[in-house]
Amino acid sequence: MLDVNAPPSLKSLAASLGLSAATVSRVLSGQAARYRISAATRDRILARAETSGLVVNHLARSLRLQRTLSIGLVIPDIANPFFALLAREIERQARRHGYSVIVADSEEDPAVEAEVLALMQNRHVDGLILAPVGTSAATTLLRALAATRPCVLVDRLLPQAKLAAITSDHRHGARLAVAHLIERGHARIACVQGHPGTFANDERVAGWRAAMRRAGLATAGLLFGAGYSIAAGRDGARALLESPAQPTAALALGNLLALGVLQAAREAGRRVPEDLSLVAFDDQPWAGVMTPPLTIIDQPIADLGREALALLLERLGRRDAPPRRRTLPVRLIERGSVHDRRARPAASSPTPDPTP
Amino acid sequence: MLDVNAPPSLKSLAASLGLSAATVSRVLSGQAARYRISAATRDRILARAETSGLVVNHLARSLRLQRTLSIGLVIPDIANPFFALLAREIERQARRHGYSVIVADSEEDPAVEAEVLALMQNRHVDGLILAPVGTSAATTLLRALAATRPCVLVDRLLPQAKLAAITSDHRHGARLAVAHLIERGHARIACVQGHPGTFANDERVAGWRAAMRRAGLATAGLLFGAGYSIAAGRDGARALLESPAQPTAALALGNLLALGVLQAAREAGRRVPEDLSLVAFDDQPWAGVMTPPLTIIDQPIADLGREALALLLERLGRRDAPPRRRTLPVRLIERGSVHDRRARPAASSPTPDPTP
DNA sequence: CAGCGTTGCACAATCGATTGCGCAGTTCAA
DNA sequence: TTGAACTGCGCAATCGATTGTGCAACGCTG
Repeated sequence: MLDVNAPPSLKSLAASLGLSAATVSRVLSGQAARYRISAATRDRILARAETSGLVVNHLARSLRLQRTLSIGLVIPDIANPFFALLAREIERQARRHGYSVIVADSEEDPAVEAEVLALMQNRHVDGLILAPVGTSAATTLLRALAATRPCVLVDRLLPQAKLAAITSDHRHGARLAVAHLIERGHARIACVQGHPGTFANDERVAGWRAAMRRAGLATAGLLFGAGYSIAAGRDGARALLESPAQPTAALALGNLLALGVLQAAREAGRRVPEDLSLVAFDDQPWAGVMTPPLTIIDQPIADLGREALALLLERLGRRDAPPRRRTLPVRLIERGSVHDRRARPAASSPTPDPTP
Repeated sequence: MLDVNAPPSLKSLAASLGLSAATVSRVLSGQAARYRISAATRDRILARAETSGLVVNHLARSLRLQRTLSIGLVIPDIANPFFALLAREIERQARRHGYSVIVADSEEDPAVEAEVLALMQNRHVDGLILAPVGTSAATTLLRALAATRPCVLVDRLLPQAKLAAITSDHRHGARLAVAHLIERGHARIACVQGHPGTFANDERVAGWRAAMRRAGLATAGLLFGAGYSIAAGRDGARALLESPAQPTAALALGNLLALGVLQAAREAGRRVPEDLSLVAFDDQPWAGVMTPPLTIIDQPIADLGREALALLLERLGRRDAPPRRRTLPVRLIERGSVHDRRARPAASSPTPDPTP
């Protein structure tokens, strides 16, 4: 009747040792001393647990302890390289700390987000890391979630919610990019945005506007695009290339958008960077291998992931810990997609071009 | 004492209705008729469940039913675009079917793989989708897992294990690529491989060898590389470019490898495709935007994911279902990274040609 | 009105681990 | 010899849902 191959449970091990499950449980959780279990019994249990490859039933444990040692990760698109990298780091860190990760893709859709948030609640995750879709949608559900367990926002803030959050300095990133372009003689600097209404996007747009205004440059008619896909980038860039404002440079607020811009430029027969300079957000393996290699505003993605998990663990440890916010610095990686208009109006060679 | 905000459980709802939890459970699971619950009681319960937003405790349910409605996904690198896309599709499909997904990254390391497989077992996933690291490692653990729940391999086979599996036709893909190159006058066709010992890689190498042999071409000294990273591709390509065999074309067995090859070629001052033609595996958004646009052997990644889940669900439904294997077709996407040596020995210019 | 069938639902065991409480058994001092 | 103090561990409740069994109460027939 007894399946010798069945993974031994705490219960069965106790029975085979002629002890109660209670005693075994206490020994395994290091409470032996506190409950005055004799050293002999303790060692007997420990030894047997070792040799039999005992695994305690995690479900039963979770039910009793009201903690599942799992966290939820809700992101808008797993296949987006940014979120893929983020997910990898979060999963690795979580595993190091004994947590498993349930991921769900909100598909950049508030309705789906609501659905997966409900799923997370249902699955009793101990904590949640979320890159929210909107700035205000689904907050009732999120509020309910956050009321019972720690939640950490990543990459995107929800201004109205008092949640821990970790983002990179999107606004400063845009300023860096604009400054870089202005220094090189650009004045008509367009912006190809991603998903309006999401924090990261709006911050970057705001940074772009602010930097332009401070330099006395106009932004009217220079904002294009809607969505983070290549197609959206291409469409935005087409409009940009035909716009009366005749931009000489563009900020692409996402790595896929940059690809779309390149595509559109190529189709229109414009050269990058000579006819259109480009600074894109988020470095990717391929960014440096493109022709031209892309000048990038780089976020420390792995750091974002690591910090998000750290913030979550902090609040998982002490439930009363205040929801902290951290902003991580970004940097500009200069490569070859920005043309220096000061030296040469628009001619000579591109690629290996470390400006004389 | 009673927290009005607490999510109503089956138990509390039963109490508030003056009924037993048993009755509520039966009504909610549609067993009302089978247990002769009166229509009045049934409707009363249903109505209350509706208005109170009842959520049954998933942990308790899982403990009792021995099913968690969750599946495990173990892949070697979430950030690899191929696996990211695969993960996205699997998660979406799983969600449609009421399953949540626990992902873990095996980091292309057998030891980590063993660790995360243990984690999956511990978390009582109902089924597992796995892209194994080696061809033989960790099989004891996997065997134990597979003994109690369905497992489906994806992208990579484990020849010795009798598991359901879904892969694309790697071997044929390599043959397609070689044929394409031979047709265009190439004879010294190198291969930059990924992680030797993994199924996909070895199949592709085998396909390359077979196609070369069939055409009467040698492969000796034409195999380079080890690992799926850009750096590995660059290192492999450097060796390739300096090799006495003087290849005119290369197969890159992974998308990141192709980037490495491009980088190495650029560093060495070789033009792609004039000096070195390139066919790479796995299409990616950026592949068509590169200079030159990459000619690609494309796997239907989303289909792989969908099929993997379908295979798993099939075996989740009927535990006695035989472990089936499916192979999905690949196709060649012709773009601009292959030079036709028949027409022009090696001169003239193709696309916008940066090198002076 | 006894006896039987039917209806409608509750009891209690179960899934495994956790934990407060307390019971036997031993030791030692008074 | 008795009670206190201590040692070593088990009992049983608990987490919440599921499910086989069974008990009342009702209606009906003879």
